[in-house]
Amino acid sequence: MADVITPRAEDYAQWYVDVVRRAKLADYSPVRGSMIIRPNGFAVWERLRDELDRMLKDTGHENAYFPLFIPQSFLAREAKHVEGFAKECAVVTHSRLKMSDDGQNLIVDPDAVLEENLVVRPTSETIIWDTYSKWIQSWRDLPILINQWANVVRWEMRTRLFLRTMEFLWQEGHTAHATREEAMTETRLILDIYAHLAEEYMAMPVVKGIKTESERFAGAEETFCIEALMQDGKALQAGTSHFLGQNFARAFNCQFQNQNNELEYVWASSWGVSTRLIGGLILTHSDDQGLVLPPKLAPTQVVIVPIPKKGLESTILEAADRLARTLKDAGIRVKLDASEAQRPGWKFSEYEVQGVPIRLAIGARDVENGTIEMARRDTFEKTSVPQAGLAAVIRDTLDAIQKNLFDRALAYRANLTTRVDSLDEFTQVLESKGGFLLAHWDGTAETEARIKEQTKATIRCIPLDQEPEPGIDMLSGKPSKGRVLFAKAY
RNA sequence: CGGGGCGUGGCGCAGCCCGGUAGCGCAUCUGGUUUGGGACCAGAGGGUCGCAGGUUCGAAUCCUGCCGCCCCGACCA
Repeated sequence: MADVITPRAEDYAQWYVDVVRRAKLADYSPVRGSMIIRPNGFAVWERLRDELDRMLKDTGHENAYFPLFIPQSFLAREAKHVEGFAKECAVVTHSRLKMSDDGQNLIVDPDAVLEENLVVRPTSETIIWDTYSKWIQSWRDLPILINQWANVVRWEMRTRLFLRTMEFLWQEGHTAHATREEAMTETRLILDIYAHLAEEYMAMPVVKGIKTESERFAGAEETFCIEALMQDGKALQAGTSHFLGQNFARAFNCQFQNQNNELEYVWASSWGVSTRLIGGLILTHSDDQGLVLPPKLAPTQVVIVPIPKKGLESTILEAADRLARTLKDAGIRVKLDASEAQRPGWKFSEYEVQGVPIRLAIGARDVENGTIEMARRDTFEKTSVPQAGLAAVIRDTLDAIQKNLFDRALAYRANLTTRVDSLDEFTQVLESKGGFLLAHWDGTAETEARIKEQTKATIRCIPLDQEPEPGIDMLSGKPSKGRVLFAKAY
């Protein structure tokens, strides 16, 4: 199989933006740091959303919607939560504009100041737990398994298309449970669902793990995450699932009477994935020709390009149309581009740039031979296949592409995952090839901070699926229970 | 907020040093020939040169102030 084509590291940021813009996924908006998601980009989001939504519903979750504006006082209720989000909030203070006295400028009407500031949600825990406190009285009211698809705003200093924008789309789940165990089981279930979404649909291998205290979600007792490795050797946090303990229940006085007739605080989880996943998808699979989409998430899986020939236009088009219908009937997302606005060569390039997994080209030669030319986006391999039985070949090829993308991303990650035992080695590997570094850590925030300061690498997570391995912290020399995953992160 | 860079048709840029009334590529439109990997020929439309002052007979170009954007750092799904 072809190697992943990795752009030179110093051009990586530019390459990324080029892929996004050329594939018509998104543009920056006139507002600094926020993004216009174009139809091509939104279609990918819809695919991700639909698959995740289905998995959530299959596991008993329901969708609901909570308001965009949160009273400022709500945010103040959970101490760690405020601390974490205070520095990145958009705040609404007035309800009206008016023309200035000289009639020249539109200004904020000083008379329209709000009694209480409203914060544009950076996340919805507070408003949701305020609501849950009204919904929950008895153990019979539990569990509550609610998800919402929404937008949130975080006033970030530096932004990048999809990976970090001021406003982003996501889903946020907020569950309420009668016991610690049940809330923890939910937290872990969601982590597994996220890992499944990443690996089976996005073809993006992830490491499941636990965040250290300093990387933990503001207000959580434990944060679980999936971490992926991008082609430039940097890590991307692709999703998080938080065990909130009783922190938010206490902050919002949400109690229930249990089966022993005792009053108890509700146990909670919250979890989310965002449009950042699209950034992850791009940074995992795309190459110098543009976007590469895994078949399961490609809005268009197969594009058919007719090659016109004088006098045979309608014959060729009829054959193309018939094959398109066959594929559609077989449940394949197919697009026939019979537009006369562009020439075939132009279309070939365009669909490559847009990441369509399979391209079929049919011309006079194929009509005569009963064949069609099939080209794979992942390997650029071209083959001539019989029109008879096409659907089965396409289905197999889509599966093969999906598998190949995952396999090569996994191989890539394996190459860029290094076990290191000294700080020298750590620094040297980090600078020469980057990637994931598995190293021992004494478990203290001090050591973690010092390593970050010295190397820019952070602990991405303490991986869940690994054998305990006693060792010695490379910086402090203190004992360590096992290796943790370091990397430079997005 | 600190360090660097840049603002010129829709996009990407040249022109600025050395002042003379705006040009290139792509895109767009029209007509024609084409069509198995981003066609070719001919023609056309489109710009208060970021904003405001100043110097000058004359400013995209020189001077002053302001605004905006991008990259690097602190923040971060």
